[in-house]
Amino acid sequence: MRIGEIAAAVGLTTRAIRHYHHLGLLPEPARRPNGYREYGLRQAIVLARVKRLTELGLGLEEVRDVLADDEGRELTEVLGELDADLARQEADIRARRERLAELLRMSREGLLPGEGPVSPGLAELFGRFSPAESATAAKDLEHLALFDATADPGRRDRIYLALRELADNPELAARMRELYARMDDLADAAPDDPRVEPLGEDLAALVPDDLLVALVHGGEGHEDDTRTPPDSGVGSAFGEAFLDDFAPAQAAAVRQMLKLLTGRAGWTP
Amino acid sequence: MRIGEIAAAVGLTTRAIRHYHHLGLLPEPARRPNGYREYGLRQAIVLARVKRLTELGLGLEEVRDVLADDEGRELTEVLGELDADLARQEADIRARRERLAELLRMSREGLLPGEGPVSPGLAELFGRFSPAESATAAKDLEHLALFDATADPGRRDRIYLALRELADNPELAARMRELYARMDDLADAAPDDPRVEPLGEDLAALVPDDLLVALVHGGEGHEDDTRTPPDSGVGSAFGEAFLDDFAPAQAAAVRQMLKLLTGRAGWTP
DNA sequence: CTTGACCTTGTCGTAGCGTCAACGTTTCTA
DNA sequence: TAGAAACGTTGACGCTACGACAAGGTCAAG
Repeated sequence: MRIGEIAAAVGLTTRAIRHYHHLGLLPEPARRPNGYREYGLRQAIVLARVKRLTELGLGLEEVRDVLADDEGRELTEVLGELDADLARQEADIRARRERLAELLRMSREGLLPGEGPVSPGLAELFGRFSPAESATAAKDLEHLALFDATADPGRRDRIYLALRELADNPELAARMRELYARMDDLADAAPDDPRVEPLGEDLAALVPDDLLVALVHGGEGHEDDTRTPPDSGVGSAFGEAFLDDFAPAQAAAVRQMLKLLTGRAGWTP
Repeated sequence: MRIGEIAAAVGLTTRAIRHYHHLGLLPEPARRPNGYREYGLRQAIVLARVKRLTELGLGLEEVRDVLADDEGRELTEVLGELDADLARQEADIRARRERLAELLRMSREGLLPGEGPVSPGLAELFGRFSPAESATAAKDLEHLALFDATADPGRRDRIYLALRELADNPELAARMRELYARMDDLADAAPDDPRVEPLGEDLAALVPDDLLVALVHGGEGHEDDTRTPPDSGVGSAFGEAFLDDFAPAQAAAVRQMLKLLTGRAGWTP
């Protein structure tokens, strides 16, 4: 048989067979006078074995080992590893599909923010915050999304819990919307605008104690950050950059809030 | 922030971020006078989104589309495709794991032939045939394994069914072992050895009608092959090579058997 | 001044082949 | 008998999502 014939018979491509030769998986067969490779049934048998093994998911390197080893021991061992590997992959895929299912459900309900997929905890919050009615609120959601991806889960969940309580209180939620609006108004203001300081105070006043505790006592090791809702969450790793994301007057208000909050936490940065 | 800082903050490597720049996933940020890239919170937000999307399993190309498209429609669509893709992968993995479980079970029972993994149908047959007690039997099993990998499932199952009946009949099985032994004896004989012709006749006599029908009337399209148990199965695609796999006198016996069988099938090759 | 920890661009490697390219051989057909 | 179709040969690049170098420039501390 020539290479094309054996390839068709076994169900492989000629390219694959030559590749196996190259890797030493199958020795080069004898050549005809014209240089063509000449195959017999023996090679077909080996190729069929290779095919079965690769279809199971073994790498070509492992297939070579199994073929060379020539005794069932190595094979059993490799198959065991392979199964463990496949089990991991399967679990991984399932986890991703669960997240996907959730996202698709949100998408069908029209709840998926332009910002894209988020964690379940954050997804809950999205419903309660006002989406896209305030530029500051929108920015805040982005900050939350960033926080969501970077903070450690324990701290994150504690903060979400406190935030949910805040957002579930109609009175406080209304107040929050008002403060978002006042932040919006400062978009083009100067940093020494007279509205800055009272806004900072009102922002700080909105932060309940449990949220403050969650924010300050979040990580387990060292503490060198604070943050604030609205505009909560992003901080530890971002510090300066976080404030730079606001217009000057807005940043001043946030700074003012931070000062008051660190004071309340009995703290000197 | 410099690249190392934002990388650590978001949970990526610097190499990954530069890669994203290269692919146009994230625009190159402004540079400091020394050439270092300077990042702000905006980039961190985008990177966090990229990270979430890739963790879901999207390719970078798709992530780029989603980011560029900037509206939820494309995202939903891509997520749908992704889920379908993951579903396929999951089913694929599960199928492989089922086959693996079967193989591992056989392996634990010591039933796994050195020949390696096979299909369930063939695995059943392996138990009834005598393993490694005859060189011809061993060769026959290899032929079966090759047949197993190449024949179409319908034909294959019909032939297995007939073979199982044959192997389950103690009388016929004993006769088969005897014929294997007589084949073994011909390993070094000349093709005109007087034992060849009677062996061919006895081989043909062992093939029951239902097996012959399964062999001849196997494929659905055209028919141009025959094969024979013992030494059954491999044929359609291998013809000449199949006979070449035997010693000359053995090949002569098989050829004799084939002639008788084609005669019985009312047939002229 | 040196050391070490950053940053820069660029290139190679990964798994398992698909897909040209550029060329010779065999076989079928007009 | 010539030409085309269909084989074969070796060799090289492409794909994914980066990791791991190399060979250098920048910057802060000891």
